[in-house]
Amino acid sequence: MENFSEWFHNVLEEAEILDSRYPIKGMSVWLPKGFKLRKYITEELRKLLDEEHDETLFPLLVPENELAKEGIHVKGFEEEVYWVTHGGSKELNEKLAIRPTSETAIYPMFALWIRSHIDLPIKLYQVVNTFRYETKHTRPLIRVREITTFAEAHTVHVTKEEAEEQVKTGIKIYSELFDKLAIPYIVSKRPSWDKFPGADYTMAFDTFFPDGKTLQIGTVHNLGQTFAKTFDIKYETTESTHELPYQTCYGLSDRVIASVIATHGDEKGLVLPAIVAPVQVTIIPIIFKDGQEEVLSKVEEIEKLIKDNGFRVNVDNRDIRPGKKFYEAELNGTPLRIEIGPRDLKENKIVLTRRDTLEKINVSLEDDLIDIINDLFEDMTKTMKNKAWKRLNGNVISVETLLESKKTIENGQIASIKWCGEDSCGEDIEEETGLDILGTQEKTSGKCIYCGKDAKYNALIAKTY
RNA sequence: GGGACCAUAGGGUAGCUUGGUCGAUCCUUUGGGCUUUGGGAGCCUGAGACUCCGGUUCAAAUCCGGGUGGUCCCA
Repeated sequence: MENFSEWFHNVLEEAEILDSRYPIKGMSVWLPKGFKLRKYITEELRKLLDEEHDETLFPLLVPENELAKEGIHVKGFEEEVYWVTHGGSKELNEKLAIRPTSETAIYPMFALWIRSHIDLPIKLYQVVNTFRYETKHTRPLIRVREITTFAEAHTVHVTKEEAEEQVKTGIKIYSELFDKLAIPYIVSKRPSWDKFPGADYTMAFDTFFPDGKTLQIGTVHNLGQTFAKTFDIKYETTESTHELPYQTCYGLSDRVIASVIATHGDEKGLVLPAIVAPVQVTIIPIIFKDGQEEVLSKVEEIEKLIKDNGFRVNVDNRDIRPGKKFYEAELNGTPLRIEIGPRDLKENKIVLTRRDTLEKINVSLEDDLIDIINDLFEDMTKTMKNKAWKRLNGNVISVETLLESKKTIENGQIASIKWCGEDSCGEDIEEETGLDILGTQEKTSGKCIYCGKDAKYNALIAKTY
């Protein structure tokens, strides 16, 4: 895959994930196959969130005065907001913003809902589309003007400690999701100039793309009391005083889907973890004029068996050559392919092919096929995960000098440096290298790579999307 | 934020320099028909394009201006 950009663009189109020819910049159409992939990914996320959050749905439009309330927040988004200014030909009294994110839609309602400490904590989420007028070059799923799959959670707590704890929970939930999807990630604390507008601090997930750039795939923000103050969210304590609660919010987007595609795909097309594959098993009958009844009845029998055990199975009955079906199944990332033909039946077996390694496995008709499929899916996800993590870990390089870090990044890798943690120093580093400090990780000792003062953290520098 | 390049069937392209030969090339795709089917089938017969708006000209896919969309580089 020497040209990732081109590969990504092609695979989205050829595997019918989405059609980016929609006549508005940065907006694409989810095609049936892509929509299913998206659906299964969001279902996995919902399962995780539903354990302690409630799903809700807030309106798309935000009145101008609400959007404008939180100064720092609005400043972070104002150049990217789409506005609704007219109803028909009549100009609206108050402009309506199309949400770029939903804090300003949700928090005025929190102010109404929260009266007492008994109402807390609140933990809810929604999966919606949001709009941002991107002026940079857009890219399907990665930088878009309509984020079609914005899964945002918002929580409110009595104590600062609880909010801190919630940040950890958010990180845990996202880690679990990425583990299921076999996506490797780095969690770091964003530098202060790169945090969510209005947040106290931002924890971020970045993954590593095949072209050597990192992609932010999730963020968890500790909002402190900033928004509570702005939106006048207060609760009554046991002592009948009124206090500001602490808030967090965290979100994922279409970029998670981009990562599943980019992380595992190969020159033949998509490679998908079985858990989210639109079709998990495709059965390809090999039909000749003679003996097709036998083959077709065996195909039907095996299809029923697999289906009854809860797998998404498809029989490719089309009147085209098998070879073409093989290529298509590979392009679509179908985890498991089963070939059934007269030759196999004579030998009392069927042939399985796993998508990740393309290894062919002969399975006797006497064996327990379902057990084998379950084991294979588990092993495939594990194999994909190991491979992806190995690539990420192998590309994080500890460096001692700025020059080395530049070389590392030019080499398509991520540099780990020691950093003092001072804003001015960090911004100088970014200025000088033209690169981004992703964020800081564990505390460290030694000297800052740039200013030479005592280093406080390990920080990561990379070329980012 | 600044700059460069690009736009021809569903996808990929030739033609553009030097306007007329274009009633537009080739591959892929695609409708119908027959023969086929263990890694992208073959034959027959059909279908499908000059990004949009304006300008120059006897004449524009080709030249000029703008819009829209795309790609890339620098900050």
